[in-house]
Amino acid sequence: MSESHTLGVLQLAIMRVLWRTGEATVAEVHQDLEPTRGLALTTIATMLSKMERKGVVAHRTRGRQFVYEPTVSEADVHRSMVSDLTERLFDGNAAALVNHLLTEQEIDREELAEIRRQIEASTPKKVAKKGGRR
Amino acid sequence: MSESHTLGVLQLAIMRVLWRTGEATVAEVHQDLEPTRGLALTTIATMLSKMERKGVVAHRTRGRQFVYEPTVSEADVHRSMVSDLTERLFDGNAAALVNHLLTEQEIDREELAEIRRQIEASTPKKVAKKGGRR
DNA sequence: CCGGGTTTACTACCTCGGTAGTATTACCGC
DNA sequence: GCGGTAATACTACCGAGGTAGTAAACCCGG
Repeated sequence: MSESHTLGVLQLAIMRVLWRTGEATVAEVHQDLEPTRGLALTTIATMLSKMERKGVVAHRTRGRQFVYEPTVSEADVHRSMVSDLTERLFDGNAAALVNHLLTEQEIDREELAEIRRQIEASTPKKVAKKGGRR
Repeated sequence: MSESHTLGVLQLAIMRVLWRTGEATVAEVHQDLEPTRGLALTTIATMLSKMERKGVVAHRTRGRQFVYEPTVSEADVHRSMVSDLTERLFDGNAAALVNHLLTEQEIDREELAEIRRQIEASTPKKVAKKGGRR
């Protein structure tokens, strides 16, 4: 569980296809990504097997082709990668990350407003819900 | 500038020493990191030259030794790496990252309170909509 | 003046992400 | 049955981070 699923750029692109479609063959993933990234079909195939070894996707056979599906959720990956960075840069302190975002990063007022809204929403005056986190 | 200074774990550890001390010899960096990470002196030396090629540190000579100093600030590196991740995972939307932190990541109330404080601090109270500022 | 220690230079490996060519296999239509 | 094609398997490379051994240079104390 949560084996620190840190993915590269291409891996993320592939995962996004799988997350969106549920499952897909190599050719389908390729069709999806080729227009924007111009990759060879074998590149996708190679990457998918590497990702399978890594444990983030699994495949079954349908006729002659492999049908891949994700074995980790997008939220899992986000969690892994965000906490990885938070660990690396801010000693695990998420507040420090937010602080950095607020003070050091250029955030347009659009986003700032959005953030403020979220903070308010997630401030239940009384934090008690800590049950179903797996 | 801001050539996307993405650093690895060891590189960050080394940078932290340099940021803290202003400058340091290979031996000094080694002394600092060795106890916790148990690395060979040559590992530090090798890494430092790789980092120099990469442009994040520079050295001058003092007697027989190299004195290294950082050429990028901690804030620069944080900016690079945070926006890199924000780009990769949230399509560049910082608010989405905060949202993730708030909803998906386990944040203890300590940090949450801290975050709320920061938000309030960075909320100019009045900039409601078209204030005309900036 | 010489040997040993200090310091950097060079070289080597390993892993991973990324990229792709080539080989092999298996099926499908004729 | 055979050829061609579609699909995967295998192999190869590159760059970067990480790790370190060995070589070479050089300085210092006896």
